Amino acid sequence: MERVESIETADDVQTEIYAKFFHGLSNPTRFKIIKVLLDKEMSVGQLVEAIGASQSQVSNQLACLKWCGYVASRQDGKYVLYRIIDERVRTILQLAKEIVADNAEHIRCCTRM
Amino acid sequence: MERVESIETADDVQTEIYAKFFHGLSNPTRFKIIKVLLDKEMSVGQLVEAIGASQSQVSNQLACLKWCGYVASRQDGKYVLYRIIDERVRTILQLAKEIVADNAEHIRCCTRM
DNA sequence: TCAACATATTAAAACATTACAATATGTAAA
DNA sequence: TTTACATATTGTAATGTTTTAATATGTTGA
Repeated sequence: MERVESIETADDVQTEIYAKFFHGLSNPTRFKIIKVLLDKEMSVGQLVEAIGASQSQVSNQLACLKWCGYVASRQDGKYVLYRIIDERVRTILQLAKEIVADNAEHIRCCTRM
Repeated sequence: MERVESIETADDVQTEIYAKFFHGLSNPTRFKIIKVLLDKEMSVGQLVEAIGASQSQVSNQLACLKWCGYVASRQDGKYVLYRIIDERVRTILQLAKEIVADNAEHIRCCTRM
């Protein structure tokens, strides 16, 4: 009949999932990848070109985005093409754009995170 | 007529702002604060209670959220009450909920970030 | 098969964030 | 003003993330 101190509630688990979901959008490289992929399916090489990050960086972040359900990939000859799985991400970005528009300078200057 | 290698483009600046914006939602404590504040204005003490994090933890994250334009505060007697500035955050959370619903398990297991 | 190219993986260093504990500041009531 | 309570700030240790460079794997066409 023991009880451990730190049992995670279902709510905590939910919260962690959401936090992780947003974490996907909280890194400049990942954000750029998502934004670019919203326009069209692209190979890793094209992404490297478009984003200006190193191949391993892009590849690593893609793995992360894929694992977290943002993107999917398919082999196409010697290329691997990535695409956004869920179009609703576009809506989130659009909303963020609107909100940020009123607070851009404030957010940019934030040094606490 | 020199040119520095790493001049930040306007686009990069934009990207960083968005990344930072989402960073606000990418931490469990901050996420909980925002979620709870969407229901009603609350004092720091009430938030500590509601969220189950330490006072300094909550206070610090509130400072971050305030600085980044998510919340505003007002003094009310010996309490400081915090509230969400922009209701549109609610919509973002709702959308995230829908998207995550299809990928929850996947996201939860993500170990790459 | 081998060579050439595309992508993925990995380990380690560099860097950023968070948690914690202690302390400071602010506010109100006595 | 002093006391008690509420909130903010700060330094530091603990953690987590990102970058980099090196290497591995996979694919195609010669």
